[in-house]
Amino acid sequence: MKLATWNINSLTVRLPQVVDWLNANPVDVLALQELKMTDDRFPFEAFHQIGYSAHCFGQKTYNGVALLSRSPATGVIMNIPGFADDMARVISANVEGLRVIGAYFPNGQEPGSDKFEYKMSWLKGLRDWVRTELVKNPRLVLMGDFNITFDDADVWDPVGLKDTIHCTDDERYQLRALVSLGLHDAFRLFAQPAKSYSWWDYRDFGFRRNRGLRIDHILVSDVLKPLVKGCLIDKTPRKNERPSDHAPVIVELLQAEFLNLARDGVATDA
DNA sequence: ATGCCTCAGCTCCTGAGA
Repeated sequence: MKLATWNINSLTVRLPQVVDWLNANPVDVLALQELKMTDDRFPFEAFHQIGYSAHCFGQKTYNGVALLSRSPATGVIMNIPGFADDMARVISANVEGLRVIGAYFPNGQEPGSDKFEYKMSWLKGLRDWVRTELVKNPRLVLMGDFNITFDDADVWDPVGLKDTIHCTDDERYQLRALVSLGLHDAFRLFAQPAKSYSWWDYRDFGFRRNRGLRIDHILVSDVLKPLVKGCLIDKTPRKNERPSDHAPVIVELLQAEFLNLARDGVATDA
């Protein structure tokens, strides 16, 4: 089975591209970020027509996340339980025996700013919640726009961008702490092309020059790690007319072995 | 050069993104 995440920077603008992409890449689950629309405008019908059911958690102007899936999703939860937040950033659900969390992490704007402090507290809130989720649901996938690079390999200009937003020690510490709960960066489980990024600035021909950052991630839990067959960034839609500034990331899990694992009770429901 | 794109909206500029 395949799961993917994509920050589409306005679903109003990008709906045709998302539909086209799903037709070409019929993944089982797609997490979307930055819908920038309220729930009453969410295009359920357009997704239903191509075989997807959807749950959305929208918001006016900014943020907004959704989970699309070929099979029905249950146990849908919005945002981080236990962390009060005005912004629509997280949606999670049970799909195909997995607990799937789609998240739009705060940008943080600039180290030292109020938004950076919010990002830090949000990351702590997420980590506290994911810790308990992993106990209840060992088969867990956390994916989305993390707005954090793991290390210099994720940065087109590590020297020039040192200590700037997405690249600070504080953010990377939080990301490592999250991973330390028992998660794995699916992308780095495999050899990857050098200078692989998931976001490129709209300005200064960022994509054409491959001046980007890898800030969109798919984390899989310990139990799922042996089942990860591949992970890639699909740059194709970044070449569209009026593209999102982010590219989708796709992970493939070995489903047959997954089913055996579940049947043998190695990974059981809490 | 506190800009360069792009998007939403209290829309012909501003705030925010990353």
